[in-house]
Amino acid sequence: MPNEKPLVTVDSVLFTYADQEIQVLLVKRALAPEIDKWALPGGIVDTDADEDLERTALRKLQEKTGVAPRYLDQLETRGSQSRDPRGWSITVVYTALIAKQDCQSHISSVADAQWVSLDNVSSMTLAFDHNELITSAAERLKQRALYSIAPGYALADKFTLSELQHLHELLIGKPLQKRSFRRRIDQAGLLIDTGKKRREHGRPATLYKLKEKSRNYTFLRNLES
Amino acid sequence: MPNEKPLVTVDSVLFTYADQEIQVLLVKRALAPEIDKWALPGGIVDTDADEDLERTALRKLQEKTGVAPRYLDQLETRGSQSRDPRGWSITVVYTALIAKQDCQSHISSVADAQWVSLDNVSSMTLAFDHNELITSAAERLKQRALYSIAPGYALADKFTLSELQHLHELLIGKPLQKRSFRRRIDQAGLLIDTGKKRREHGRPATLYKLKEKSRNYTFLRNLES
DNA sequence: CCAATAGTGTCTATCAGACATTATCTA
DNA sequence: TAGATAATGTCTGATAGACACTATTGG
Repeated sequence: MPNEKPLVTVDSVLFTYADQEIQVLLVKRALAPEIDKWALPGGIVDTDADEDLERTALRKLQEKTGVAPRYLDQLETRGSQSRDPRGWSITVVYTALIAKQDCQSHISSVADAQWVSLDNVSSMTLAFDHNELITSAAERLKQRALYSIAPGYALADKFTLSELQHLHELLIGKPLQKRSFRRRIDQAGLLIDTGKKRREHGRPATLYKLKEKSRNYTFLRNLES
Repeated sequence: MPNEKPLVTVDSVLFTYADQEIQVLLVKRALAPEIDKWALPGGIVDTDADEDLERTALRKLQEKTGVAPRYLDQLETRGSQSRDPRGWSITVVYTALIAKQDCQSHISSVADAQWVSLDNVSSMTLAFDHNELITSAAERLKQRALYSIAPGYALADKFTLSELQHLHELLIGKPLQKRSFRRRIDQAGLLIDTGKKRREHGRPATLYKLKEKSRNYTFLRNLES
């Protein structure tokens, strides 16, 4: 006679970059267990509606943000007897990136979702093991910052190199050499010059777009961490 | 009313290195569906016996090999409506490494398990999506060969640098510079000189052991692929 | 001695780090 | 012009690639 099947959920750690901070989207749980606690956007796999796990992740993110994230990447899967009071449970965790303005109107219209600075998340008590999941996702994203420009998907469609560098600096936790940062991106040909400039203070900055190859490109050499 | 829960299995891609080849452990399925087809060692999560997913992987590997692998690392999770004829199913896939002699006596005593050369696996029709899972695991292991010495866990406890280099060459698919390969391992201090030598032909080769730090150490620079 | 394999010396090429310098905008 | 930010010039240092060389065994 077969065992009870474990409960399967999909959770996403959705990051963005705004106000010089890395932020994570949290939602307030409406149901028991852990009701009213803040948690990652996610939920139970719907075997009728969802074709595959990525669809579950996208569906749950769309419910909260109104749109699909620009970047979605499977992080890890945790499963154990103890992580959920209901019993044996599994969560498949995705890391997602989006530009804040691409979904802000939708999020600010609901009270049960908010962006929280990554620095402040550690002082909150989230549902289940979600604190750990965010730490794990942030570590993976930091690694990506050392050898790719995937973090750029957390920026607006058009962005400046200074913005991208600052985001990487936040992730890595130390300042980077402007020359090194730009050289490697130039040489790999990862960005498209949109021809437009952003004027704020000082010399106007060129606005770039990510090439599709930027999603998976990895440099042979890491920046120093 | 809740949906039907998906079926959750754990499968492991267990690699070893022997006869100048990379080999994968396959087992013959004893039950429907896909009965009598070769498949990855794995099975359904036992929510009574298994504490967590890694335990499931270890339990299933132990059934087939008699021992725990020296290296076990979660690869990815696949889940969809279509990958198993029984309906919505999920598999959590692990990559594992072991020295062939650490488990050969147990494997050769059973008829339903065999080592197959990685080169030949692509010409076999395995159960479910297991061909794809092996390809995915081999790709990840190749990446590891470019920036770590984790593949060394597929060798015996004591091994020579030439053996380790040849294994990396097989994974990467091209010859490596002996000097480059040794330099980076020396500088990172990843190996212990056991003081013993292997005498076969020519000059005796120093036998090394992996330091524990080798498991997770990553070089800042990749070898060229 | 030769064949075979292990292990080293050393030069070059590449690319990240450091940091000074120049460029282009607004007030 | 001064202040601010963007972008470049250029030197140094670390490390992988290339490849010749030396070392140590058995026969």
